[in-house]
Amino acid sequence: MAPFASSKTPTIQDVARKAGVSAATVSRALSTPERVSEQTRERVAEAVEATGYTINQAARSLRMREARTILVAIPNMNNPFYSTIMDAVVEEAAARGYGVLVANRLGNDPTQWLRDYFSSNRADGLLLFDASLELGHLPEPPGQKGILPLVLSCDEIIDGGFNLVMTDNRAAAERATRHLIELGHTRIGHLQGRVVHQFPNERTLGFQDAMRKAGLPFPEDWQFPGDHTLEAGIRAADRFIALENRPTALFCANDESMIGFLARCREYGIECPRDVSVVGFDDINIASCYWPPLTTMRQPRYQLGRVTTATLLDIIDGTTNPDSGLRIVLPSELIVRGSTASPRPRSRAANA
Amino acid sequence: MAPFASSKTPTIQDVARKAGVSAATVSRALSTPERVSEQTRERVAEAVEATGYTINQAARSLRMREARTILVAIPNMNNPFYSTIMDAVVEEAAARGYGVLVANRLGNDPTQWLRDYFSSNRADGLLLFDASLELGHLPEPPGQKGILPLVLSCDEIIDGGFNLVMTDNRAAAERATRHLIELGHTRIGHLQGRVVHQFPNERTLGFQDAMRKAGLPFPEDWQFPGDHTLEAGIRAADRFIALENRPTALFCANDESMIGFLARCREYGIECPRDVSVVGFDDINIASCYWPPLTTMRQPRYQLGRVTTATLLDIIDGTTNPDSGLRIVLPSELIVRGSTASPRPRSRAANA
DNA sequence: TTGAAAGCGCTAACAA
DNA sequence: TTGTTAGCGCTTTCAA
Repeated sequence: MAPFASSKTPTIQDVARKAGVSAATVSRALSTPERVSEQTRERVAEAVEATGYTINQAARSLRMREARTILVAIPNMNNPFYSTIMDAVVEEAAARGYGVLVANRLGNDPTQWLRDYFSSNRADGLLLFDASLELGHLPEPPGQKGILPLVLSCDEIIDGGFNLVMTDNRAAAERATRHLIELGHTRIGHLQGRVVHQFPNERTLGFQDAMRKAGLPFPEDWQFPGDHTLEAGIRAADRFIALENRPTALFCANDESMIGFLARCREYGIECPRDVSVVGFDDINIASCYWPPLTTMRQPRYQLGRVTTATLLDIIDGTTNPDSGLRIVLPSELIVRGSTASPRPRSRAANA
Repeated sequence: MAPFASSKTPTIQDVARKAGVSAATVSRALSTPERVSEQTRERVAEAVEATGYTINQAARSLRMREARTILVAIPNMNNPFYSTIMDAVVEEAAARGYGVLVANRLGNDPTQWLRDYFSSNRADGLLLFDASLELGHLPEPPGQKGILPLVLSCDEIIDGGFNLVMTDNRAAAERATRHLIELGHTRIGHLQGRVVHQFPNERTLGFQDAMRKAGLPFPEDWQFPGDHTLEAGIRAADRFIALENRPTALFCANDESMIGFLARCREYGIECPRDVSVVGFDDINIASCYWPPLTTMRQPRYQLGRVTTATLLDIIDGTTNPDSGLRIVLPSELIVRGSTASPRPRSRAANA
């Protein structure tokens, strides 16, 4: 049996003929079975089975003006953080009968490819995991009828009424930093995430919250610019090492850059947590298998993928009506492992 | 300007009216401009611009019986190895005007969702990165007209005439193992990848090739079953540690399980490369930032993604005619870092 | 509860 | 070179 012989895909007409009913009835039997007699329903079911019929989505999309497909834009799936999310998105969408189309952005003007997807009826909604897109180019925020269903997920607060699903980045970053403070650190640096739109990153703000509350300074040269990559961590380590007066602890915007930082430090004989305590963000898979095992804020990645998708599909279905921008916040969790410890006595008094 | 107002998406008719030509002419102007007069072409271009027209893919798909979309099945994108490939796939497909639909498999019977995608006209071809699918359920191998365009990429040799793009797993595994032998190791274990279809994995075969050529034994209790996960590495380490007579070196089927192995060993005070040399496979991002930095076979991941995609699209286009199964093999490269060294003198004579 | 008929937006065969 | 026409496979009024 060759189930995919595209030579002669059975149509709804074929089923109708076989069942001795009209095409309309077959259509009804399949989509609204309660509006068809028991008997007919069975005959149709048999005919479907016999012919091996499956619906032609293109025809259905054309007729119903919906693609049953969502578009997902992810900055780079190279990052293990996003690949888990993607997994969850596909699973949730599939469970609700939607396909998932993956976009990579060509150029920075999203309108170009967004149009290609949406006005071309290829997708019914957009899941945007990339805050670095020029949001100014995005369509008006939802709420008014006839506008693109859209859910944003990122670590920035975006104004403008967009629907947002995010983790509690700011509070979580504060929690992570407080962990270092509670261990007795007073000289704490920060490896930043990518800064977009000139706004300070939420995680950076959380770091600053904690430092301010504790009355600790966070001088400029202890702030290391970054972009979530290994390389950013390595660069930060180079700067860190060159410092005359080094912090005893560091809060990193994510695990991957943290790993770059630690690797480079070790090359210079700076050991973690002996010489520097580091706390990261994400709890990527290998966090517990690194040396030292990474203390980090665990992000509910899988849940993030599911919730963003569910939210988007609810909007598409009309179940949720996003009159104003939705804002859903998922909690993170501090996972204490081996990369943090109290500072060594040699450092200046650790006064709370 | 609200570029996505779905209320009134302009159709080809709108453009035709605006340009003062027929719909057919607009269609031609867009798809075969050379068959239209210079003047008309310009008028159409203007009208397209003015109306903001983009093609309705659903209508086009219905008419042309092609979706301009490919389906990608990936075991789990959770694995950093696959996420890079996915990136490449999306990029290559987009460059050729194709969308990428992501499949997750529900159950192990691919026919179910394959039908849902293909006979429903949602995708024109399939990229399969998952050898663990029951290939017996797959459609007949391509070659005959009217059969599903399909390209497989995995680390198994599949018989049956499927089109295959793979890396030189067997030779690469042999190379990796030989590296250990050249360092003077004679007692070498192997952490296996997932075994499917009862066939020994290509990488396992390569390992055995090298051992046989060197006249070295590879006893059963030095073969650790695995499935590419961190956990598999951890389990292997537990068994390794319990061994009375341990190997001095290990060849791992991939980096991630290698990391699990190393992490667990360290907990028991077994240091790499002092007590055990380990070589991995893939060269994932953080390989150089682990401690010790991982010696590993680098896989041309990005290229793998591009080539598989290009091959599939060529088949769909009819550029390539896969009369018999294509077989494209990409070369891997040994990256020597810190996780391998010569065995310590205490071990029994290291005779080449 | 069912069928007939129209039409979603596009392209391709055929005519002009 | 361009226009007319038909029809891809489906859903959905409207009538029976």
